[in-house]
Amino acid sequence: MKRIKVSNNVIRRLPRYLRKLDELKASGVGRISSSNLGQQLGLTPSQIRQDFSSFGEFGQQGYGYNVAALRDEIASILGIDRGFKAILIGVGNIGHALMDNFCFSEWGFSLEAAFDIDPEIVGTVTKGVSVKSMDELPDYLRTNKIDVAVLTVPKEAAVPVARLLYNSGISAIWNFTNVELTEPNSSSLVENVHFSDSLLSLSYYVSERYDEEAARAARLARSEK
Amino acid sequence: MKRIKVSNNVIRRLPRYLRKLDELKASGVGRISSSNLGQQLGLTPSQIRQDFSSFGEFGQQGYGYNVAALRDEIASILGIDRGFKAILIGVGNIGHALMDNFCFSEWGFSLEAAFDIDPEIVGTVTKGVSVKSMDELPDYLRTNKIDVAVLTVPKEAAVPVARLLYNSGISAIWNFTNVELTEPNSSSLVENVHFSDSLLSLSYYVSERYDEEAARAARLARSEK
DNA sequence: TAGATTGTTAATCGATTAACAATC
DNA sequence: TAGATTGTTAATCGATTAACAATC
Repeated sequence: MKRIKVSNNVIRRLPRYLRKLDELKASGVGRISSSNLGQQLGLTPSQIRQDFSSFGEFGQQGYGYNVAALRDEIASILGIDRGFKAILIGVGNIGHALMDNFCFSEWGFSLEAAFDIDPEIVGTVTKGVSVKSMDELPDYLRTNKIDVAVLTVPKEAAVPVARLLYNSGISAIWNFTNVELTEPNSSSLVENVHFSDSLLSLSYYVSERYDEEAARAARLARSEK
Repeated sequence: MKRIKVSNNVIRRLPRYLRKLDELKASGVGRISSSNLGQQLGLTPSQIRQDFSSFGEFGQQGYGYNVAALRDEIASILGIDRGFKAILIGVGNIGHALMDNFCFSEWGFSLEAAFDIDPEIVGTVTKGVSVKSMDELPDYLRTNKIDVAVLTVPKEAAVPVARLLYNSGISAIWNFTNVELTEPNSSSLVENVHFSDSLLSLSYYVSERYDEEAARAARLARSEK
Protein backbone atom coordinates (compact mmCIF):
# COMPACT_ATOMS: atom_id res chain seq x y z
CA MET A 1 0.00 0.00 0.00
CA LYS A 2 3.00 2.31 0.14
CA ARG A 3 2.45 4.35 -2.97
CA ILE A 4 4.11 7.70 -2.37
CA LYS A 5 7.87 7.90 -2.11
CA VAL A 6 8.90 8.05 1.55
CA SER A 7 12.13 9.83 2.38
CA ASN A 8 15.18 8.05 3.66
CA ASN A 9 15.10 9.98 6.92
CA VAL A 10 11.65 8.67 7.71
CA ILE A 11 12.62 5.09 6.92
CA ARG A 12 15.69 5.29 9.14
CA ARG A 13 13.48 6.42 12.01
CA LEU A 14 11.05 3.50 11.69
CA PRO A 15 13.26 0.92 13.43
CA ARG A 16 13.69 3.31 16.36
CA TYR A 17 9.93 3.70 16.63
CA LEU A 18 9.58 -0.06 16.58
CA ARG A 19 12.17 -0.51 19.31
CA LYS A 20 10.57 2.09 21.55
CA LEU A 21 7.07 0.72 20.99
CA ASP A 22 8.25 -2.80 21.84
CA GLU A 23 9.72 -1.42 25.02
CA LEU A 24 6.52 0.46 25.91
CA LYS A 25 4.42 -2.60 25.20
CA ALA A 26 6.68 -4.73 27.38
CA SER A 27 6.30 -2.31 30.25
CA GLY A 28 2.53 -2.41 29.94
CA VAL A 29 1.83 0.94 28.28
CA GLY A 30 -1.35 0.64 26.24
CA ARG A 31 -1.55 3.99 24.49
CA ILE A 32 0.65 6.96 23.80
CA SER A 33 0.33 10.42 22.29
CA SER A 34 2.67 11.85 19.69
CA SER A 35 3.97 14.39 22.20
CA ASN A 36 4.76 11.78 24.83
CA LEU A 37 6.44 9.52 22.29
CA GLY A 38 8.31 12.52 20.96
CA GLN A 39 9.66 13.34 24.39
CA GLN A 40 10.98 9.82 24.83
CA LEU A 41 12.73 9.82 21.47
CA GLY A 42 13.88 13.42 21.27
CA LEU A 43 11.59 14.20 18.33
CA THR A 44 8.83 16.77 17.90
CA PRO A 45 5.20 15.61 17.99
CA SER A 46 4.74 17.13 14.54
CA GLN A 47 7.49 15.05 13.09
CA ILE A 48 6.10 11.85 14.54
CA ARG A 49 2.63 12.55 13.19
CA GLN A 50 4.08 13.46 9.80
CA ASP A 51 6.15 10.27 9.73
CA PHE A 52 3.23 8.00 10.55
CA SER A 53 0.89 9.78 8.16
CA SER A 54 3.18 8.77 5.28
CA PHE A 55 1.77 5.29 5.70
CA GLY A 56 -1.79 5.75 6.89
CA GLU A 57 -3.93 6.91 9.77
CA PHE A 58 -2.94 4.94 12.84
CA GLY A 59 -4.14 7.24 15.61
CA GLN A 60 -7.34 8.56 17.00
CA GLN A 61 -8.17 12.16 17.88
CA GLY A 62 -8.29 12.85 21.57
CA TYR A 63 -6.81 9.45 22.33
CA GLY A 64 -3.45 9.04 20.67
CA TYR A 65 -2.03 5.79 19.35
CA ASN A 66 -2.64 2.26 20.51
CA VAL A 67 0.86 1.00 21.29
CA ALA A 68 0.38 -2.62 20.24
CA ALA A 69 -1.49 -1.76 17.04
CA LEU A 70 1.01 0.92 16.03
CA ARG A 71 3.87 -1.46 16.75
CA ASP A 72 2.36 -4.06 14.44
CA GLU A 73 1.72 -1.52 11.70
CA ILE A 74 5.34 -0.38 11.74
CA ALA A 75 6.63 -3.94 11.90
CA SER A 76 4.56 -4.72 8.85
CA ILE A 77 5.72 -1.60 7.00
CA LEU A 78 9.30 -2.70 7.63
CA GLY A 79 8.50 -6.08 6.11
CA ILE A 80 8.98 -8.14 9.27
CA ASP A 81 6.17 -10.50 8.32
CA ARG A 82 7.42 -11.22 4.83
CA GLY A 83 9.56 -14.18 5.86
CA PHE A 84 12.71 -13.03 4.14
CA LYS A 85 15.42 -15.63 3.78
CA ALA A 86 19.07 -14.90 4.41
CA ILE A 87 22.40 -16.63 4.07
CA LEU A 88 25.68 -15.65 5.70
CA ILE A 89 28.97 -15.68 3.85
CA GLY A 90 32.23 -15.78 5.75
CA VAL A 91 32.17 -17.50 9.15
CA GLY A 92 35.09 -15.64 10.72
CA ASN A 93 34.93 -13.77 13.97
CA ILE A 94 32.20 -11.34 13.07
CA GLY A 95 30.26 -13.84 10.98
CA HIS A 96 30.30 -16.36 13.77
CA ALA A 97 29.33 -13.73 16.32
CA LEU A 98 26.29 -12.84 14.20
CA MET A 99 25.27 -16.48 13.85
CA ASP A 100 25.66 -17.03 17.56
CA ASN A 101 24.21 -13.79 18.89
CA PHE A 102 22.07 -11.99 16.41
CA CYS A 103 18.47 -13.10 16.53
CA PHE A 104 17.50 -13.01 12.86
CA SER A 105 14.06 -14.45 13.56
CA GLU A 106 13.25 -11.60 15.97
CA TRP A 107 13.29 -9.32 12.91
CA GLY A 108 11.41 -11.71 10.66
CA PHE A 109 14.41 -13.16 8.91
CA SER A 110 15.30 -16.80 8.65
CA LEU A 111 18.99 -17.64 8.38
CA GLU A 112 19.03 -20.59 6.01
CA ALA A 113 22.71 -21.41 5.67
CA ALA A 114 26.24 -20.13 6.04
CA PHE A 115 29.20 -20.47 3.72
CA ASP A 116 32.94 -20.48 4.25
CA ILE A 117 36.07 -21.39 2.39
CA ASP A 118 37.90 -23.01 5.33
CA PRO A 119 37.48 -26.85 5.38
CA GLU A 120 37.90 -26.77 9.16
CA ILE A 121 34.74 -24.69 9.48
CA VAL A 122 32.70 -26.25 6.69
CA GLY A 123 30.35 -28.82 8.16
CA THR A 124 30.07 -27.20 11.58
CA VAL A 125 26.67 -26.14 12.89
CA THR A 126 25.91 -23.01 14.93
CA LYS A 127 22.46 -22.43 16.36
CA GLY A 128 21.03 -24.92 13.93
CA VAL A 129 22.62 -23.35 10.88
CA SER A 130 25.19 -25.45 9.07
CA VAL A 131 28.22 -24.09 7.27
CA LYS A 132 28.58 -25.17 3.67
CA SER A 133 31.53 -24.85 1.32
CA MET A 134 31.80 -21.76 -0.85
CA ASP A 135 31.90 -24.08 -3.85
CA GLU A 136 28.27 -24.92 -3.23
CA LEU A 137 27.17 -21.29 -3.17
CA PRO A 138 26.31 -20.70 -6.86
CA ASP A 139 24.29 -23.88 -6.97
CA TYR A 140 22.62 -23.10 -3.67
CA LEU A 141 21.55 -19.70 -4.93
CA ARG A 142 20.09 -21.21 -8.08
CA THR A 143 17.96 -23.74 -6.21
CA ASN A 144 16.95 -21.59 -3.22
CA LYS A 145 15.18 -18.24 -3.26
CA ILE A 146 17.37 -16.13 -0.99
CA ASP A 147 16.56 -12.47 -0.37
CA VAL A 148 19.54 -11.17 1.58
CA ALA A 149 23.19 -12.19 1.81
CA VAL A 150 25.05 -11.22 4.96
CA LEU A 151 28.58 -10.43 3.83
CA THR A 152 31.17 -11.06 6.55
CA VAL A 153 34.16 -12.15 4.50
CA PRO A 154 37.65 -10.63 4.81
CA LYS A 155 38.31 -7.34 2.97
CA GLU A 156 40.09 -8.99 0.06
CA ALA A 157 37.20 -11.32 -0.70
CA ALA A 158 34.51 -8.63 -0.49
CA VAL A 159 34.42 -7.45 -4.10
CA PRO A 160 34.66 -10.85 -5.85
CA VAL A 161 32.06 -12.43 -3.57
CA ALA A 162 29.77 -9.42 -3.97
CA ARG A 163 30.09 -9.74 -7.74
CA LEU A 164 29.15 -13.41 -7.55
CA LEU A 165 26.08 -12.39 -5.55
CA TYR A 166 25.14 -9.62 -7.98
CA ASN A 167 25.35 -12.04 -10.86
CA SER A 168 23.18 -14.56 -9.07
CA GLY A 169 20.52 -11.82 -8.94
CA ILE A 170 20.36 -11.55 -5.16
CA SER A 171 18.05 -8.77 -3.98
CA ALA A 172 20.19 -7.33 -1.23
CA ILE A 173 23.52 -7.49 0.54
CA TRP A 174 24.01 -6.64 4.20
CA ASN A 175 27.62 -5.58 4.06
CA PHE A 176 29.88 -5.85 7.11
CA THR A 177 33.12 -5.50 5.18
CA ASN A 178 34.68 -2.08 5.29
CA VAL A 179 34.65 -1.90 1.52
CA GLU A 180 32.57 0.33 -0.75
CA LEU A 181 30.42 -2.13 -2.69
CA THR A 182 28.60 0.27 -4.97
CA GLU A 183 28.69 -1.58 -8.27
CA PRO A 184 27.20 0.83 -10.81
CA ASN A 185 25.61 -1.78 -13.10
CA SER A 186 24.18 -3.88 -10.28
CA SER A 187 20.61 -3.69 -9.15
CA SER A 188 21.17 -5.32 -5.75
CA LEU A 189 20.45 -3.21 -2.72
CA VAL A 190 23.41 -2.72 -0.38
CA GLU A 191 23.13 -1.83 3.28
CA ASN A 192 26.43 -1.06 4.94
CA VAL A 193 27.43 -1.56 8.54
CA HIS A 194 30.68 0.38 8.64
CA PHE A 195 32.08 0.13 12.17
CA SER A 196 34.92 2.50 11.35
CA ASP A 197 32.61 5.18 9.94
CA SER A 198 30.65 5.05 13.15
CA LEU A 199 33.77 5.27 15.33
CA LEU A 200 35.18 8.12 13.27
CA SER A 201 31.98 10.14 13.59
CA LEU A 202 32.19 9.63 17.32
CA SER A 203 35.84 10.65 17.19
CA TYR A 204 34.81 13.89 15.52
CA TYR A 205 32.19 14.69 18.14
CA VAL A 206 34.62 13.93 20.98
CA SER A 207 37.26 16.16 19.36
CA GLU A 208 34.72 18.93 18.92
CA ARG A 209 33.72 18.70 22.56
CA TYR A 210 37.32 18.75 23.79
CA ASP A 211 38.00 21.81 21.60
CA GLU A 212 34.99 23.60 23.02
CA GLU A 213 36.04 22.79 26.58
CA ALA A 214 39.57 24.00 25.88
CA ALA A 215 38.22 27.22 24.38
CA ARG A 216 36.00 27.79 27.38
CA ALA A 217 38.91 27.16 29.75
CA ALA A 218 41.08 29.57 27.79
CA ARG A 219 38.43 32.30 27.92
CA LEU A 220 38.11 31.78 31.65
CA ALA A 221 41.87 31.95 32.20
CA ARG A 222 42.06 35.17 30.22
CA SER A 223 39.21 36.81 32.11
CA GLU A 224 40.80 35.87 35.44
CA LYS A 225 44.06 37.66 34.68
CA MET B 1 39.98 25.50 14.19
CA LYS B 2 36.42 24.36 13.60
CA ARG B 3 34.44 27.32 14.71
CA ILE B 4 31.17 27.27 12.81
CA LYS B 5 28.67 24.53 13.55
CA VAL B 6 28.92 21.81 10.95
CA SER B 7 25.81 19.78 10.20
CA ASN B 8 25.44 16.15 11.07
CA ASN B 9 25.04 15.17 7.45
CA VAL B 10 28.43 16.60 6.59
CA ILE B 11 30.12 14.83 9.49
CA ARG B 12 28.61 11.49 8.52
CA ARG B 13 30.06 11.93 5.03
CA LEU B 14 33.60 12.60 6.24
CA PRO B 15 34.50 8.97 6.98
CA ARG B 16 33.35 8.00 3.49
CA TYR B 17 35.59 10.67 2.00
CA LEU B 18 38.47 9.35 4.07
CA ARG B 19 37.88 5.79 2.93
CA LYS B 20 37.71 6.77 -0.73
CA LEU B 21 40.78 8.98 -0.50
CA ASP B 22 42.75 6.18 1.16
CA GLU B 23 41.71 3.92 -1.68
CA LEU B 24 42.69 6.49 -4.32
CA LYS B 25 46.03 7.08 -2.64
CA ALA B 26 46.70 3.34 -2.49
CA SER B 27 46.03 3.04 -6.20
CA GLY B 28 48.46 5.85 -6.94
CA VAL B 29 46.06 8.69 -7.75
CA GLY B 30 47.74 11.96 -6.86
CA ARG B 31 45.04 14.53 -7.45
CA ILE B 32 41.31 14.60 -7.99
CA SER B 33 38.62 17.13 -8.87
CA SER B 34 35.38 17.53 -7.01
CA SER B 35 33.45 16.28 -10.03
CA ASN B 36 35.54 13.13 -10.37
CA LEU B 37 35.32 12.41 -6.65
CA GLY B 38 31.60 13.10 -6.79
CA GLN B 39 31.12 10.57 -9.54
CA GLN B 40 32.89 7.90 -7.51
CA LEU B 41 30.81 8.56 -4.42
CA GLY B 42 27.47 9.37 -5.97
CA LEU B 43 27.53 13.00 -4.78
CA THR B 44 27.40 16.27 -6.68
CA PRO B 45 30.61 18.29 -7.12
CA SER B 46 28.87 21.21 -5.44
CA GLN B 47 28.14 19.20 -2.36
CA ILE B 48 31.70 18.02 -2.06
CA ARG B 49 33.09 21.55 -2.38
CA GLN B 50 30.55 22.82 0.13
CA ASP B 51 31.41 20.05 2.56
CA PHE B 52 35.14 20.71 2.41
CA SER B 53 34.74 24.46 2.60
CA SER B 54 33.14 24.04 6.03
CA PHE B 55 36.64 23.32 7.30
CA GLY B 56 38.96 25.38 5.11
CA GLU B 57 40.33 25.76 1.61
CA PHE B 58 41.96 22.49 0.63
CA GLY B 59 41.88 22.75 -3.15
CA GLN B 60 43.42 24.80 -5.87
CA GLN B 61 41.65 26.40 -8.81
CA GLY B 62 42.29 24.70 -12.12
CA TYR B 63 43.93 21.76 -10.37
CA GLY B 64 41.58 20.15 -7.90
CA TYR B 65 42.61 18.51 -4.64
CA ASN B 66 45.83 16.79 -3.72
CA VAL B 67 44.69 13.34 -2.63
CA ALA B 68 47.26 12.77 0.10
CA ALA B 69 46.96 16.25 1.57
CA LEU B 70 43.17 16.18 1.53
CA ARG B 71 43.20 12.74 3.12
CA ASP B 72 45.35 14.02 5.97
CA GLU B 73 43.19 17.10 6.48
CA ILE B 74 40.06 14.99 6.80
CA ALA B 75 41.80 12.48 9.06
CA SER B 76 42.83 15.34 11.30
CA ILE B 77 39.34 16.88 11.28
CA LEU B 78 37.99 13.52 12.42
CA GLY B 79 40.48 13.52 15.28
CA ILE B 80 42.51 10.52 14.13
CA ASP B 81 45.74 12.06 15.39
CA ARG B 82 44.47 12.84 18.88
CA GLY B 83 45.46 9.49 20.36
CA PHE B 84 42.12 8.72 21.92
CA LYS B 85 42.11 5.90 24.43
CA ALA B 86 39.41 3.26 24.55
CA ILE B 87 38.39 0.35 26.74
CA LEU B 88 36.03 -2.45 25.84
CA ILE B 89 33.41 -3.76 28.22
CA GLY B 90 31.90 -7.19 27.73
CA VAL B 91 34.11 -9.80 26.05
CA GLY B 92 31.38 -11.97 24.63
CA ASN B 93 31.04 -12.90 21.00
CA ILE B 94 30.85 -9.45 19.54
CA GLY B 95 33.29 -7.93 22.03
CA HIS B 96 35.83 -10.60 21.30
CA ALA B 97 35.30 -10.23 17.56
CA LEU B 98 36.05 -6.53 17.84
CA MET B 99 39.20 -7.13 19.88
CA ASP B 100 40.35 -9.73 17.42
CA ASN B 101 39.38 -8.09 14.15
CA PHE B 102 38.80 -4.40 14.45
CA CYS B 103 41.95 -2.39 13.97
CA PHE B 104 41.47 0.41 16.49
CA SER B 105 44.91 1.85 15.79
CA GLU B 106 44.09 2.27 12.11
CA TRP B 107 41.61 4.92 13.19
CA GLY B 108 43.88 6.52 15.75
CA PHE B 109 42.46 4.75 18.77
CA SER B 110 44.39 2.74 21.30
CA LEU B 111 42.50 -0.08 23.01
CA GLU B 112 43.92 -0.02 26.53
CA ALA B 113 42.03 -2.76 28.29
CA ALA B 114 38.94 -4.94 28.28
CA PHE B 115 36.61 -5.87 31.12
CA ASP B 116 34.36 -8.83 31.76
CA ILE B 117 32.45 -10.39 34.60
CA ASP B 118 33.24 -14.03 33.76
CA PRO B 119 36.24 -15.39 35.77
CA GLU B 120 36.96 -17.78 32.90
CA ILE B 121 37.62 -14.85 30.59
CA VAL B 122 39.27 -12.47 33.05
CA GLY B 123 43.03 -12.71 32.69
CA THR B 124 43.01 -13.78 29.05
CA VAL B 125 44.82 -11.68 26.48
CA THR B 126 43.69 -10.94 22.93
CA LYS B 127 45.91 -9.07 20.50
CA GLY B 128 47.92 -7.73 23.40
CA VAL B 129 44.92 -6.48 25.32
CA SER B 130 44.24 -8.16 28.63
CA VAL B 131 40.80 -8.71 30.12
CA LYS B 132 40.32 -7.39 33.64
CA SER B 133 37.54 -8.01 36.10
CA MET B 134 34.56 -5.68 36.11
CA ASP B 135 35.31 -5.04 39.80
CA GLU B 136 38.43 -3.16 38.77
CA LEU B 137 36.57 -0.88 36.34
CA PRO B 138 35.67 2.06 38.64
CA ASP B 139 39.21 2.22 39.94
CA TYR B 140 40.68 1.87 36.48
CA LEU B 141 38.59 4.77 35.22
CA ARG B 142 39.72 6.95 38.12
CA THR B 143 43.41 6.36 37.48
CA ASN B 144 43.38 6.29 33.67
CA LYS B 145 42.14 8.96 31.31
CA ILE B 146 39.88 7.02 28.97
CA ASP B 147 37.98 8.77 26.19
CA VAL B 148 35.68 6.11 24.78
CA ALA B 149 34.10 2.97 26.20
CA VAL B 150 33.09 0.27 23.74
CA LEU B 151 29.94 -1.26 25.17
CA THR B 152 29.47 -4.90 24.14
CA VAL B 153 27.75 -6.32 27.20
CA PRO B 154 24.49 -8.33 27.10
CA LYS B 155 21.23 -6.39 26.84
CA GLU B 156 20.41 -6.69 30.54
CA ALA B 157 23.72 -5.16 31.63
CA ALA B 158 23.61 -2.26 29.18
CA VAL B 159 21.83 0.34 31.29
CA PRO B 160 23.58 -0.27 34.63
CA VAL B 161 27.03 -0.38 33.02
CA ALA B 162 26.26 2.73 31.01
CA ARG B 163 25.21 4.49 34.19
CA LEU B 164 28.48 3.52 35.85
CA LEU B 165 30.32 5.00 32.87
CA TYR B 166 28.28 8.20 32.90
CA ASN B 167 29.05 8.67 36.58
CA SER B 168 32.73 8.15 35.98
CA GLY B 169 32.55 11.09 33.59
CA ILE B 170 33.52 9.18 30.46
CA SER B 171 33.38 11.32 27.31
CA ALA B 172 31.75 8.84 24.98
CA ILE B 173 30.20 5.43 24.63
CA TRP B 174 30.31 3.37 21.45
CA ASN B 175 27.18 1.34 21.98
CA PHE B 176 26.79 -2.10 20.41
CA THR B 177 23.90 -3.17 22.61
CA ASN B 178 20.49 -2.91 21.03
CA VAL B 179 19.31 -0.67 23.85
CA GLU B 180 18.43 3.03 23.75
CA LEU B 181 21.01 4.61 26.05
CA THR B 182 19.84 8.20 25.94
CA GLU B 183 20.17 9.24 29.59
CA PRO B 184 18.74 12.75 29.77
CA ASN B 185 20.98 14.06 32.55
CA SER B 186 24.18 12.60 31.16
CA SER B 187 26.68 14.57 29.16
CA SER B 188 28.42 11.56 27.63
CA LEU B 189 28.23 11.24 23.87
CA VAL B 190 26.63 8.04 22.62
CA GLU B 191 27.21 6.55 19.19
CA ASN B 192 25.00 3.58 18.41
CA VAL B 193 25.71 0.62 16.18
CA HIS B 194 22.28 -0.94 15.92
CA PHE B 195 22.54 -4.02 13.73
CA SER B 196 18.81 -4.58 13.83
CA ASP B 197 18.01 -1.01 12.76
CA SER B 198 20.27 -1.49 9.79
CA LEU B 199 18.71 -4.82 8.85
CA LEU B 200 15.20 -3.46 9.24
CA SER B 201 15.92 -0.53 6.95
CA LEU B 202 17.20 -2.99 4.40
CA SER B 203 14.09 -5.08 4.96
CA TYR B 204 11.98 -2.03 4.12
CA TYR B 205 13.84 -1.34 0.90
CA VAL B 206 13.60 -4.96 -0.20
CA SER B 207 9.87 -4.98 0.55
CA GLU B 208 9.43 -1.77 -1.40
CA ARG B 209 11.25 -3.21 -4.36
CA TYR B 210 9.23 -6.42 -4.32
CA ASP B 211 6.01 -4.38 -4.17
CA GLU B 212 7.10 -2.31 -7.13
CA GLU B 213 7.98 -5.41 -9.12
CA ALA B 214 4.66 -6.99 -8.27
CA ALA B 215 2.83 -3.83 -9.30
CA ARG B 216 4.70 -3.72 -12.59
CA ALA B 217 3.93 -7.37 -13.24
CA ALA B 218 0.26 -6.80 -12.46
CA ARG B 219 0.07 -3.84 -14.86
CA LEU B 220 1.71 -5.91 -17.55
CA ALA B 221 -0.68 -8.81 -17.03
CA ARG B 222 -3.65 -6.47 -17.28
CA SER B 223 -2.45 -4.82 -20.47
CA GLU B 224 -1.89 -8.22 -22.09
CA LYS B 225 -5.47 -9.30 -21.60
C1' DT C 1 47.55 32.59 -22.44
C1' DA C 2 43.48 29.38 -22.37
C1' DG C 3 41.29 25.84 -19.85
C1' DA C 4 40.07 23.95 -15.69
C1' DT C 5 38.38 24.02 -11.33
C1' DT C 6 38.01 26.07 -7.02
C1' DG C 7 35.37 28.68 -3.09
C1' DT C 8 31.33 31.13 -2.37
C1' DT C 9 27.00 33.44 -3.13
C1' DA C 10 22.30 32.84 -4.68
C1' DA C 11 18.44 29.76 -6.02
C1' DT C 12 16.08 25.62 -5.35
C1' DC C 13 14.52 21.91 -3.19
C1' DG C 14 13.08 19.08 0.62
C1' DA C 15 12.41 18.23 5.45
C1' DT C 16 10.95 19.84 9.85
C1' DT C 17 7.97 22.63 12.59
C1' DA C 18 3.83 25.22 13.59
C1' DA C 19 -0.95 25.90 13.33
C1' DC C 20 -5.56 24.49 13.23
C1' DA C 21 -9.88 22.45 11.79
C1' DA C 22 -11.80 17.90 12.45
C1' DT C 23 -13.30 14.65 15.69
C1' DC C 24 -12.94 11.11 19.21
C1' DT D 1 -20.16 18.35 26.61
C1' DA D 2 -15.25 19.82 27.20
C1' DG D 3 -10.61 18.42 26.63
C1' DA D 4 -7.29 16.13 24.12
C1' DT D 5 -5.07 14.89 20.21
C1' DT D 6 -5.08 13.58 15.62
C1' DG D 7 -4.09 14.30 10.35
C1' DT D 8 -2.99 17.79 7.24
C1' DT D 9 -2.09 22.24 5.24
C1' DA D 10 0.94 26.21 5.49
C1' DA D 11 5.22 28.40 7.16
C1' DT D 12 9.87 28.00 8.29
C1' DC D 13 14.11 26.31 8.29
C1' DG D 14 18.16 23.97 6.54
C1' DA D 15 20.56 21.36 3.10
C1' DT D 16 21.60 20.59 -1.64
C1' DT D 17 22.34 22.31 -6.17
C1' DA D 18 23.46 25.79 -9.58
C1' DA D 19 26.00 29.61 -11.11
C1' DC D 20 29.92 32.36 -11.53
C1' DA D 21 33.75 35.39 -10.45
C1' DA D 22 38.39 34.47 -8.90
C1' DT D 23 42.59 32.34 -10.00
C1' DC D 24 45.85 28.63 -10.60
